[in-house]
Amino acid sequence: MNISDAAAQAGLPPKTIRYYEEIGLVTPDRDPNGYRAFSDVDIHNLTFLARARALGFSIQECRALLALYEDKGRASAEVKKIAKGHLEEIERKIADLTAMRDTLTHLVHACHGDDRPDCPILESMGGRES
Amino acid sequence: MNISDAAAQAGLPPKTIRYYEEIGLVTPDRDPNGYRAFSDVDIHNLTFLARARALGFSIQECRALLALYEDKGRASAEVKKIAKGHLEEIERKIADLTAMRDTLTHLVHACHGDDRPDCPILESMGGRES
DNA sequence: ATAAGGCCTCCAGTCACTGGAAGGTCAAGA
DNA sequence: TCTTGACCTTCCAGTGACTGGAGGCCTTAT
Repeated sequence: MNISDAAAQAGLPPKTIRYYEEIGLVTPDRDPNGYRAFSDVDIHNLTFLARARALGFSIQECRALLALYEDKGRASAEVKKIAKGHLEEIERKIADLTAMRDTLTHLVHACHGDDRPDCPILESMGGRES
Repeated sequence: MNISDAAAQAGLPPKTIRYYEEIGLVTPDRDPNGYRAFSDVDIHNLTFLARARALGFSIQECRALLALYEDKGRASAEVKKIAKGHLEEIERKIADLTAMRDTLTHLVHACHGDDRPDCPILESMGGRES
């Protein structure tokens, strides 16, 4: 299977797949003409990667998960540990963003938003204190 | 004021301040010895930038906000528009992360996490369907 | 035979810094 | 006065995870 079909199957851009090969996440064979030839296993792994990335796992985490995925004797505790670590990070990000959102929502409501120059948003960012 | 004092005042690393100068967000004077000399206005602007960045505004947005901040005849509607745009982006990110969190929380709970190899987390990422 | 489209590699750019090397400057202590 | 150490400077390179584009080969259809 050529790269654009593999891309359609896995739901990833061809460029991304080439990049994944470059960093060693997939190792497709090559046809005599130099074209990448993706096997079913390659497609499966690419699909796995697409889903893991969609869940926000980093490339390094994906590398570890993929190795576990291919290791049929793995301990599920390993996987759970990675997932839990990632989950904590996601929750930190949600907390950060939620704090930003609350502050900004407050400021946006406080700003009348007309053609006058006085603006609580700018004041809060430039004022003497936070 | 030298760069490390400016950094302490604004709450930014010196490296970041040099970068901000490089991209034209601040333009401190120079002492005869070549050291950057930060005025009160510079410090004020750096503090403004630190706060805006802490609220997640991009550098481009900060550039616009800073210009409005210095424009005493600005219309607050302009500021509000930028803030609202950013707020929408934050809410999109929160929604994405929340979806990830829900999926992952579910998977983490479903995985027994011992030394056996079967694992719903990997299965969900590698299975035939999502 | 030719034209369109797919494939290849390699290089550069993104965003917002961050680290490090090599070297100039300054203030305090011996 | 000399030295030491902490500053400061510039410049270059790297981060993560791609993405865009140039230049060129290969395949397929007309």
